[in-house]
Amino acid sequence: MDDLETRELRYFVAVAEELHFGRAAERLGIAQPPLSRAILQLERRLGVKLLDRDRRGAALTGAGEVLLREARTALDAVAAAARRTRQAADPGRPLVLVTKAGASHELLRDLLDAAETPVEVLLCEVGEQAHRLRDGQADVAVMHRPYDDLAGFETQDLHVEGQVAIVPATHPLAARESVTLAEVSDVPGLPIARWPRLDGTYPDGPGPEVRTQSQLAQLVALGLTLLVIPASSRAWQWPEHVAVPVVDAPDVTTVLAWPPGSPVGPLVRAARRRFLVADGSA
Amino acid sequence: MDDLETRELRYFVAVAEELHFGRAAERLGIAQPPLSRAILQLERRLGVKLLDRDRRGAALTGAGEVLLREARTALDAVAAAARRTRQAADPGRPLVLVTKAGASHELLRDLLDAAETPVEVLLCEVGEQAHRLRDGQADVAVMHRPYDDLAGFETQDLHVEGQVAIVPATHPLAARESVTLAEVSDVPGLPIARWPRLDGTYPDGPGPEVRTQSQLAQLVALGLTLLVIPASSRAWQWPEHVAVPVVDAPDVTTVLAWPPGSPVGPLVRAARRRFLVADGSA
DNA sequence: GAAGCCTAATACCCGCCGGGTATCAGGACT
DNA sequence: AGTCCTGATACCCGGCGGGTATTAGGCTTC
Repeated sequence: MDDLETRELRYFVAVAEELHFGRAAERLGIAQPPLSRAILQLERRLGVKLLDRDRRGAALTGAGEVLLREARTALDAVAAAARRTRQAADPGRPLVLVTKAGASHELLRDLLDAAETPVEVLLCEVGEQAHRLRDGQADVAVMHRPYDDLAGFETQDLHVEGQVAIVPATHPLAARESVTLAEVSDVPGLPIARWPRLDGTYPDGPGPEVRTQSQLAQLVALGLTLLVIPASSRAWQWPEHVAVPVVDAPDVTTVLAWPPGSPVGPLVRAARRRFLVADGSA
Repeated sequence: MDDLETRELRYFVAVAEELHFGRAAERLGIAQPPLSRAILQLERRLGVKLLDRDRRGAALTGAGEVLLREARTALDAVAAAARRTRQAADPGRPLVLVTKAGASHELLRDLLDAAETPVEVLLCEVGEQAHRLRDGQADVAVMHRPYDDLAGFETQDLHVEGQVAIVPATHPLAARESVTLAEVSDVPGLPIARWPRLDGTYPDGPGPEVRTQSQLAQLVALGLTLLVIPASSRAWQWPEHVAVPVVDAPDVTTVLAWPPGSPVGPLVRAARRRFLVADGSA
């Protein structure tokens, strides 16, 4: 069985994302007819119909959705192969650590201080870290269990903490010593914000849709949404808000995560020395 | 930066494995000059020297070793994309479960009985399961923590058990109620067998080298090696041998493992019903 | 040390295939 | 019916991947 070529996968991903051959071709920098031909050839080769062509464009079949997911990870793996190979030839290069905006500055500062190796910090949006690791743009990430997808990575726990709810100071809940998840999950007028899923769509619900930490910060400042976050995320605490511990929320573990083979040995050893021995010191 | 093509990766992997352009070309079914040209082009494109050419063939550089590892996983991902897409178009297809020869028959039998969906069982050698999962040849595997590499897979624990040492009935240790790891790790004349690493080389040590379960069975039967295995692996117990519990060996967890997105929902639910509620019933 | 070999690299040609433009086909709006 | 959108087809061309023949260099061998 002849293997697929990355070109075919790139073409298919473009069409599957645009759901429109013309736009996909434009994005790829080629003309529409060769793209149509390539996709048809891909379907013939797999023996599977990937797209339902329609007068108004195209729609993914079930098999097409599978291929879209698989092709993305495969293309990430190919891109990672190129990046990591180039980097392997450059031994003096600093480690690239990726983290999301809004993570604990203190912990990151401690980590960087403890590392003897040069570390370059790359900030990205929520949910992007795993992608940066998978395609080789970063060597290691600071992530949070159970929120982030850690599948496929080796990890080193750094810190465990409870979560607090951020509520307006004027709200009845603000006076409480602690609250439960059930109590904050359905507060009238203070719905929890909804984050996009991996495919870009939003789950149903009453809360506002947010894509970025800064959008969320805005909404919290306006008192339009309620937030359950790790206790150390003080970045969100304005004078108008109160943090109330959520007793039954799962603990959040801040972890260092890296793909197998990443040259993070020195950093991980430093992290172990710094955080394993005394993790209540921060 | 233009992406790599899978053809280039396949070519490089062949050369890196053979360390000889002529043999690699033969394996690939092409002539040697185009292969040389392709590798040179790959090196130019990456801007990295991958191989040290020598009068006697070729040797991998550091960057070459990185690319070999990365290319293998990338090619697995591409192959998986093709396989899983084809399978997605065939909804009636049975799940393919891969396990290593020598795993507990009872547990597997229970699992298959509990599953309502058709399941096809594929046996393979130790260390091969992860590969089969990664390149889409199988949907789900029965593996063992901490022995098997579970990175990148979702898992469902099935069973936890201690380990026993298998020793000749005539050996002094056979009379013991229990032993410790330290006691069995350095028994004169009864060294522990050595398994190959992922790259095919063997760690140093006094024990015999083994590649397959059957080779190991042979050695155990001859009384030439000592074995520490999960207590349920009765396949190894002949009359001439005695199983002695190893008190401080880490527990072995038999787990169901599958790559994200694998259509294993029904099987996993069946496994939960069967093993989570009463896991001491086997 | 010249001959012979074994390696990988180079030279050169050819045919295929991926890309281009022009055009067609068909359904949904005018 | 005409128009406009979609994707598919027809056809041509150039580049590149593949082939054979040969070169270049180093080790063995006598």
